[in-house]
Amino acid sequence: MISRERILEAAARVYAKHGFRGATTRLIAIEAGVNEVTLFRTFGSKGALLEAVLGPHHAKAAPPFLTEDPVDPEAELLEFVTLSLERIREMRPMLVHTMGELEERPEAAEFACRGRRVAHESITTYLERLKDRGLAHPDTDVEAAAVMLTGTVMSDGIARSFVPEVYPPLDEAAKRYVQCFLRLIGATKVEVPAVPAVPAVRKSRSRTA
Amino acid sequence: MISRERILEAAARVYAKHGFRGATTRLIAIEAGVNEVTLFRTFGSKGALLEAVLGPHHAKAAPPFLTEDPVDPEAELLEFVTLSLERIREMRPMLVHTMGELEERPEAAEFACRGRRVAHESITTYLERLKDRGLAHPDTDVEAAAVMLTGTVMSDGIARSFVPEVYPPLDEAAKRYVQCFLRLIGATKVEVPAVPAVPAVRKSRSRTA
DNA sequence: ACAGCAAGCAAGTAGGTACTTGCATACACA
DNA sequence: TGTGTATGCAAGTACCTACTTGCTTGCTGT
Repeated sequence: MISRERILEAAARVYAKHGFRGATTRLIAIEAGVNEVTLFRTFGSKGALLEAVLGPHHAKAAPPFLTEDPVDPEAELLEFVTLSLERIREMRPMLVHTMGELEERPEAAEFACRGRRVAHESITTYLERLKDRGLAHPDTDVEAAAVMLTGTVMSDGIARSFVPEVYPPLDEAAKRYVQCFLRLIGATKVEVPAVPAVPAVRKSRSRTA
Repeated sequence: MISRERILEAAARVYAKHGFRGATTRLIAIEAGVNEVTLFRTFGSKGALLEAVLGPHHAKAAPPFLTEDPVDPEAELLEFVTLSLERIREMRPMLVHTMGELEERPEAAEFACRGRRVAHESITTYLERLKDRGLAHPDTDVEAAAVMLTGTVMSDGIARSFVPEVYPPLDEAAKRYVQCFLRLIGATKVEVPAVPAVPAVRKSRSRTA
């Protein structure tokens, strides 16, 4: 049963490259360095194999944790966005194919959509908490704001590889999205321009820290 | 040459549903109510046919016009976002399949990416103008802001059909995204609370008008 | 030393795929 | 009336697809 693992990994690679239809058992077998028959003996059918491939990704699909006890929105959101970007980027090829083939293989919907749902829910409750604690502007449109953040992250993670020139450099992206988002929910600390010199310092700190 | 049109339309439908690999010449011929041979006689090959299908969409792919002479950001952005959402929603099935198959059919990259590039460019220059005219906060991160808007629109247009419950109702979405975006670029007019009664009215107008 | 089991190999089945060929039909225009 | 032109139909080619069968090899634990 050494082959099982190798087949699974190979199948994941091939599926990511070619999608369900394009991931032929022959290709997978070659990629795994294994006889095609072994593949059928181990998993029964191509469908079962690819289910076994997508299954474990359900767990990974869950987005990173967002505390329900927010104290430092900037830091917390930055971590959340950074990790989310990484995970989506990892899953991109599979995600894109699965989305395309969703109509024909609805059983993959769970894999394709769960992460999105969970991310939205956790960021929504997070924003509500921020509002409760006065860390976000009281009439922030939480739902729309949440969609704008997750949408941006999704768009970056998926489309950056196709049109890299429209996105901020990879190492700055998360920070800059978060800065924009903080403004959007009214959480920037720029609003106390008492002394003329001070705000500039505050501002630059809030954009880089 | 009546068939030509029917084949093209049928091919577009079948391709949108099944992608390149799944769009068999047989399916297309049946969908067009035409003999399969006619398809080859008219277009030569399956690849040529699908190129002829994606070609005309290049034009459509160009996002709606955004004035270079901004006067009313809220109205202008609302129109832009509304139209962009509509167009992406129309093109979603084709877009999703094309993105998935980009590695295998790089010739479709133009179709898949052009709209995104153009949208980003026009919204970027638009934002710069806003800043020039003092209609947006002077240290707005134009690039990141642009990505957040186009990313949100892209995400909505594509993923709403898969996970509708995370998005605002279709008829409110554009307006709410724009409101959020106006805050993000510091373009809301809520900042002049001179008389206690007035701001409430202003605020509600700026969120609904 | 032997049983059991994972795996390879060669071959085959039944169906699908893009694409071709040859011939028949029907309408259009001169 | 004839001639081109678009289309349909039946059949065929060469290849790919998922999946099966029967037999062989080699390693493992008892």
